[in-house]
Amino acid sequence: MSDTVRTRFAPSPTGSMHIGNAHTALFNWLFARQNGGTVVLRIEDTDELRSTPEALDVIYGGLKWLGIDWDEGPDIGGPYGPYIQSERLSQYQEKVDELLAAGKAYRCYCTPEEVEQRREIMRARGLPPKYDGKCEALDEQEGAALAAEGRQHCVRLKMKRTGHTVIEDVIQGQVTYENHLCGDPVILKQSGFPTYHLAVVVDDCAMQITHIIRGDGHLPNTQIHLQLQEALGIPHPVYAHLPMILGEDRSKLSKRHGAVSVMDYKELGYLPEAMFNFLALLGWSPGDEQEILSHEEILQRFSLEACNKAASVFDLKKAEWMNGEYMKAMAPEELTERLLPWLVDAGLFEADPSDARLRWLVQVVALMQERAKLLSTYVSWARYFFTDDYEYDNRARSKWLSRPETAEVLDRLADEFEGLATWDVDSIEAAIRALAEQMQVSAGKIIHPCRAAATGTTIGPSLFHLLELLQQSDVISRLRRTADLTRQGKLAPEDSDEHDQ
RNA sequence: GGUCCCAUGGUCUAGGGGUUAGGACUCCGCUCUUUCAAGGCGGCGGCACGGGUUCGAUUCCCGUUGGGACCA
Repeated sequence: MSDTVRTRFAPSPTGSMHIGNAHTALFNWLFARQNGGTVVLRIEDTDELRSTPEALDVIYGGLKWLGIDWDEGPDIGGPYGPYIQSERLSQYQEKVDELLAAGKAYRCYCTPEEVEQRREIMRARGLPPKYDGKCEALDEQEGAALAAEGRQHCVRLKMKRTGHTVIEDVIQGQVTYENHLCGDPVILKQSGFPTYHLAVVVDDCAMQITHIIRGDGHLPNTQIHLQLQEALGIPHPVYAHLPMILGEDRSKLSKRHGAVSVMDYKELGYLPEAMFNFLALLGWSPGDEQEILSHEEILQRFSLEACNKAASVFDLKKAEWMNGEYMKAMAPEELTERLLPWLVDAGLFEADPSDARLRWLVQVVALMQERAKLLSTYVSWARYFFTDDYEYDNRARSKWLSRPETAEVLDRLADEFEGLATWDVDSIEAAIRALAEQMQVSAGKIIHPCRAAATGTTIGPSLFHLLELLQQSDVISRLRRTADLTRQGKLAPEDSDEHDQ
């Protein structure tokens, strides 16, 4: 045995990669990578439905998207495989036989209903509702008799009746449980499948895991795990129980809180590196005021000891802000690359653009870069760059496009634009200012209607820069088209829930 | 119900026996600008409560309350 750090991430194949699981995976990864250790991916499918290839892909995909890799796992193998629990059944059985032979576990013939019934009674009497140990006293004949009746059995671990079990947790500190309060837990179910307790302990040992980093929901289970390890005569790993991630109402994060899976965030338009950063800061802090940290910085500064004990709420607004920070900081070319699939999916851009088109797109992306918070916002905000088929929003309508005098402005501006020999920021600006002078109005009186007409909205990047990226002829026809609609009174504000005035 | 864990603004957090309790997100103002969803500036808002210990507790101890987890 070496003293190399080995951590594991052990999700169930539920078909989605919960954000809380991703958080746990991230911390396991950080700790292992920081210590030059090994990350093991193990699938815990003894409780749930057996793992399907699709469910495994969801797990792999989620981790990879976030930038978390692993050294051993079902897909790549490793010296301690198999890495799927349902393929390790014989190992659990072996350990159970060992415990049975040593008298450290016993067969229990009680049906779940009987156990529940007796538990009810204990609860009614105000006693801790633990298993009452009824079958512990059974000798071989009695057991055989019950089996002959056709009764199934499970196997229970014989817990200590006195004293206490102390967990030395890196994050939680010392946690003490009184032994007499804990009933004998089932370790092997009637079906012959191990329970979580048996499977983790056996596998963590077999896979030589040195540090168990998991959600603090498992803290109470740890007393069982420690005693199981003792019964099996195997060493205790180091434990570090991480605080949980909660929804906005401080309850366990679940579907009703909206997006809860890693891939939901991908689809919402999050950048994986922003998500990585955000998740790292939930339950951990570098200790100073820096919040935007690269993978390398996080890796350098992370420590389990600095982790919080208190659960944290997943604050979507802050995650959005952080994503925006990453988008701003990114090279426009890089951001364009990330954005391309979104635009292609939305039917706004061709999948195999020429270099020239790509260069153009980079300019469009750069114009919007400082205000977009998510990749997806480009699809709606930048639509008018890609198509003439955009909506006029209510603010644009009520402020400018529903006013008859706007039609004249638009037409005259279109005339000005038609006379331009060159189409760039300077010539566009000059034309607009010249028209303002002719009409003896402020430049804003031209600029605003123009924006409303050419983009359908009152907000966006610098108008001159934005127009430059559109075709001259296209802008002109947009202005004329809008002028006509305005004249026809077709651009009155539409009824909507949000009435802007 | 029992056990365990937790508790700094609405949220994420720094701090820690003596501080004007620091930062970030959100929100709200103001400002700049051709617009804001961007920039700049500013503001509101916090140590859950009650007892100790102490010259002094937000910080340490106990209890209460609240939340969470496990038993299920």
